[in-house]
Amino acid sequence: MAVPYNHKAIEAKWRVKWEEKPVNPKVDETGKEKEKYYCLDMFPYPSGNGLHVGHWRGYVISDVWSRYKLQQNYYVIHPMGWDAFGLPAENYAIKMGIHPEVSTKQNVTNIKRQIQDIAAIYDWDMEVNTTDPNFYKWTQWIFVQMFKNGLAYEKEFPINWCPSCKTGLANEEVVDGKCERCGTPVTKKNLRQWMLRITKYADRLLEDLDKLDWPEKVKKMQTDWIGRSYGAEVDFPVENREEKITVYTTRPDTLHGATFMVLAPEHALAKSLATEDRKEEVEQYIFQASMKSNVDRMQDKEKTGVFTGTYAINPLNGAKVPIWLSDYVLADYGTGAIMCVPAHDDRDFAFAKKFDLPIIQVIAKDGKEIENMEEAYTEASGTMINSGEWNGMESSVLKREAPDMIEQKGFGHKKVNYKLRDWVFSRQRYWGEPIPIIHCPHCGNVPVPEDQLPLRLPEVESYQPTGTGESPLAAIDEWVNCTCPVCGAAAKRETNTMPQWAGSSWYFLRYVDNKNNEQLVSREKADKYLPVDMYIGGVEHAVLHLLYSRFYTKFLHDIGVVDFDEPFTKLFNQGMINGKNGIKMSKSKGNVVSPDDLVRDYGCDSLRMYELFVGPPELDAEWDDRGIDGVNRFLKRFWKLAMDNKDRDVKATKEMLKIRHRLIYDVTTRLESFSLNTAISAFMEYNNKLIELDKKGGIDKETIETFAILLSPFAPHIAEEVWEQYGHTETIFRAGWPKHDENAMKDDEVEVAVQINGKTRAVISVAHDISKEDAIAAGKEAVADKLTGTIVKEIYVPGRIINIVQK
RNA sequence: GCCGCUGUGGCGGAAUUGGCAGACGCACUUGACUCAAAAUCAAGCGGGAAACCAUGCCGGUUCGAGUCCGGCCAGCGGCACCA
Repeated sequence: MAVPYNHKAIEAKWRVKWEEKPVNPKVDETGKEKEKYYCLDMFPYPSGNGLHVGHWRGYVISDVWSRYKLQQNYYVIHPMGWDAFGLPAENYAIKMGIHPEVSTKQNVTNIKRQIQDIAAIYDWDMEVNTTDPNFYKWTQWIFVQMFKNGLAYEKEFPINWCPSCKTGLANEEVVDGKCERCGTPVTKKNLRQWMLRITKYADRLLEDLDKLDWPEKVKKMQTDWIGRSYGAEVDFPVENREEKITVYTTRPDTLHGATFMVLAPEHALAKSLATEDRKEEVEQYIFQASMKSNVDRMQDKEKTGVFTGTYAINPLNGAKVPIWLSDYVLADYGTGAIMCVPAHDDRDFAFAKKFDLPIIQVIAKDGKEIENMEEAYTEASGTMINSGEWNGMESSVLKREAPDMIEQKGFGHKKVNYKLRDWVFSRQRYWGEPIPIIHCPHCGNVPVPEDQLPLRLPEVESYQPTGTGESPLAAIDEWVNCTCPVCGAAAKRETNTMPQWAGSSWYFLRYVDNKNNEQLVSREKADKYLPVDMYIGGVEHAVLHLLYSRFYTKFLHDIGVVDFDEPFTKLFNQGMINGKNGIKMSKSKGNVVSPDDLVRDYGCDSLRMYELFVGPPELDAEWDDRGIDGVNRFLKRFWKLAMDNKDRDVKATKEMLKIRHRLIYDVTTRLESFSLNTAISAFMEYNNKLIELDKKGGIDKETIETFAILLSPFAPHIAEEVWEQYGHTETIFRAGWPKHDENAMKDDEVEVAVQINGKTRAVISVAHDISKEDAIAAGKEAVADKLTGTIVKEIYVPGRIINIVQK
């Protein structure tokens, strides 16, 4: 009687052996360096809650892929690190009353243990941690380079502010008007900020999406986020005044239909445009608007506004248009002022209706003027009407040509605008990289000299956020006060820190040269090992981390650090694992499933298999513990089959070869299409078939060995053990990925369904290479008693169906 | 409001891309083994007595539709006054 499957013993044994002798060498047996494949997981932030089975799944997916590449004889770069600066780590530390440095270390230890339970082929020599001074030295170095290149600048303006986290936020960190981290509604706060000029890269960030093998969904989200639009800026003179008001429009074709103009309440001219009699009302409106939060502003569907009493002149036709103020116009997009064409814009239409402003249709709908307009006609198609010299033109053509025509007439010009805003980069928090800038009264902003980096985060007694708009660092006089590196005068350090994204925007470059003290990454290593071939993580960072990383990489490319300008060639988004009824796993809901117990009870191999078997890797899945029994039973049965045949000498039959090669084919094609759940069903299906065959006298060794090799990326321990039991002294991960033999896969006889008028009436077995005529003849014979009408058509799809159409 | 994704047994999900719908697994039922249970093994498992009916709903194309086309409905996700 063979020894039963003992996952504990097998897995313990191979963890030690693999640690002693890693299975992923850089050079092959001829001593030649292997081709690289860089497969990366989005690194975790070490939260105190540890990992749940959902996090685990992402790492399993990437390890299966890595081990598959390893079997294809690549040198696989598969590192892991810690995104340990930032709000989550700091908030946890504050909650627990432990210094973030201490709690971060504890959390890293715990999560590292959990990750090691996955038995992935991570190279821990490459580990990075964003809070390590030897790492953040380079985070700061990049900031200094950006400063020197004019991409980092200071600006004071009303930024998004989270009253709970007590810090400013980037646009990307505000979701539905709420803080991305804690869900508190975001307010505005006027603060001096460090900004990164990501908008300078807007066009490249947009256009280079074409080169990426990324999910269309993510590309779309980035495209929408960048939000490029083409239009024109048009100057409207103000009646009886010197000033002009410039508006931005994407619909210059409708210029004749502009019946009023609206300025954002924050517009520079807003106050001064008010006539004497309207002054009080206007000032009150501006004040009220300034008190409204983002959320209020977004949720107010009813339009509000106030007339300034002043008129502008439509430069095209000289018409007098009233100037209004309304908070539906955004101050920080375009020019903060718009021309309003109520006939052809929903928002302008609503405003015109509310305040009884004139509506002039300038594009004919279905060839005519609409009589009682009940909604705006927003299509750019139709003939221009009521448009003077533009009458009779096609709107879509005019839309394209109008900017040039306006430019020639001299009252405006073509203009491209973006929704993307510059990146608010400073945080009023303790747990982040100090921004390496010194404010000198004589020299202005001076970067910390590069040989003085890293600028270490000082020890501090109180690291709680102050809420005043200053970081806790501002309270440490001996740190703040310094001398200017240029003139030696007394100066002060910048006390804001960087956002969590600073380290994660470039960490993937550092793994391959993580001990380099001279450079961020050596050019030689960068050229050899970068960029990332396959990047695996959740979709939640589609416009955060993934956009920032692309921006950083493009910048580092431009200053010659690396020779590529996109960090992640291929991206895979794994779905989330939810608890029962699709409820997101969270500690507060009490539905978190930890992998720890499952590893203990069923083993790493079983959990790995089950993480994949729950469903397609790109879709969300509901976790149900019970299902793990299924994969565990499969592993037990395969183990028994392998052990029962270990000492037999069975010759491979045609049937065994067929199963062997079909398994190779199925598993390989399913891996290639990332259908990991069905790859596992293939293992189960063919295992069941082999067990049936086994009852008739055993299975040949090579079929079992091939099975083990194919299984090795999924369940590495059992595969390795079977391999050793079958007499191999070298690791299974040197075996090479098997190739299928088309001929061996073929059936002699195939089952073909015989249909009459598309309904199956019989199933017959025919030779796989039977001719169409013979097949149809055989089919007719099988359903002869049902062939009562006139046959009008006969169809034969080889190996599938025969369809006889009768009337 | 706009854009995207998803709808298949009690459940998770398959379906070679237009060719026998429900692979593989969970749960369940029955049987064997056991004093008994667990484990394991064996059989069954969409509905219907059957003809047949079944892939969210209604139409269409086709010899043939879960798959393609048109129109709806529901759920999830993204964006949300970006002029």
